[in-house]
Amino acid sequence: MNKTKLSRKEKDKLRHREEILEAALILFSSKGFHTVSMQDIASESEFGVGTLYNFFESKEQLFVELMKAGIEKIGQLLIPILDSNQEEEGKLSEFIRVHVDIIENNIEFIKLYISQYGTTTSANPRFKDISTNLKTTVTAKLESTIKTGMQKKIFRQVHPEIVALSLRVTVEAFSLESSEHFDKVKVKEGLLKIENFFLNALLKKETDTKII
Amino acid sequence: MNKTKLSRKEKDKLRHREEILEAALILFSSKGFHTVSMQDIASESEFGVGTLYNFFESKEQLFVELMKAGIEKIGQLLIPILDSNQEEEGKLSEFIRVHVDIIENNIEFIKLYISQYGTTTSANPRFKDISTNLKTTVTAKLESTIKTGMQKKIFRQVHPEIVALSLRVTVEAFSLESSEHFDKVKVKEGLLKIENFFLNALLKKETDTKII
DNA sequence: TGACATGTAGAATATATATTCATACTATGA
DNA sequence: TCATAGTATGAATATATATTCTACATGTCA
Repeated sequence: MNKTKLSRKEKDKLRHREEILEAALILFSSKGFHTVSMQDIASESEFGVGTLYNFFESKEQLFVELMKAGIEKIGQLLIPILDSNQEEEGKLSEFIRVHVDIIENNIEFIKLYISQYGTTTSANPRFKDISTNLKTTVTAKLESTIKTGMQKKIFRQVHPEIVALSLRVTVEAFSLESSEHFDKVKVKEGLLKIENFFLNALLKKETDTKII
Repeated sequence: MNKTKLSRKEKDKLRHREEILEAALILFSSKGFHTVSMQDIASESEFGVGTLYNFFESKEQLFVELMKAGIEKIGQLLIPILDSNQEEEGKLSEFIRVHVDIIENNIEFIKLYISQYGTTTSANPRFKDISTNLKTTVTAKLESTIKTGMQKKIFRQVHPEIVALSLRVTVEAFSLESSEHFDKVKVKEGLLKIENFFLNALLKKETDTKII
């Protein structure tokens, strides 16, 4: 339907929308949903308040868009890895390592995503679904990866649901921590250590992924 | 100075204070700081709004008291374990197991503590200190426990800071999950699985803490 | 009993801020 | 050059709610 068929006006409008979202992301991630006013977002994005309402029907809607976009982006990196065909060890390894890029490219969003979890979910059930969904999906896929690895006798006998939960939240916590003072080298190191710990815990043989 | 030297009035006042805190805890933990009004808390606790201000100088102050009290309570259970003299394996084991009681006795608070982390910290730096403090302390003590265990050759060579982080956030995530639909038996089981996973990952010999 | 202290109440106040809307701007094409 | 459509604007509106303050209730003690 639309192959590069965008008039300048249309492109402008789209860009403006992005600018507003970006400003909102920065503000929300550093000060939280309730502490940021539409006026703040308007100033930061250099539009009038009224203009914001030409793009988003409400403050809440704007926030939801932000969450959706970010989760979508991260999901598109994580899900394919866990759905891929490689062996289980490789999946987990790649799952962990890809977080370097995720963190690097989504610093602001990570702060928002993880830090706003509580507030928003409790304040408004609608948020909960969006937010919870990816976490649940990822945990489930991790769990089934681990199960398969166990069946193939690659992994030891563990409790897959626990290891899956643990792996997800560990990477999550590490990501949040890293997003506060991002340093690519340190993030890589840290993620390798996480990989090292979990794979050693899972694999039958001691696979010493070079302790740095 | 005061050994059971409390007049009825004083006891009443203290009880009223507790009642207000309890009402506030329930509301804050289910709806979040900004979504709960002083009017709500007044209604729930069956006092007038004005009365609340005789106990707490502001809504924020009330919230801080709540956090402080809860963190204090949990810290008093966790810290002594990590500071005790038993061997490292026992410390970690007890650290994990004690969470049955922690969860059981602090369901509402756990929701508040973990879920409100983001909002409150970003909205107000003052909250951050209170909230972050225990987490940091616990992680540090876990880390040093693991280090010691490594030096004593009880534990394998791991990256203590990673395992400490992972253990803390795993137990935390599990606690939050459990606080939503508390079932003592399941919580015990889950925590044993967590213990099992981490100790197997750490201990040189395979200590199979009876897989249930 | 009556006056005082202590605690309670909730209407009134002050303020913040999400949302609306009438107006103004700007590019386009006739 | 002018008319039009699509945008942008921000003052005005509506609403919510934290906080204050004066009046009220209740138990205490002289």
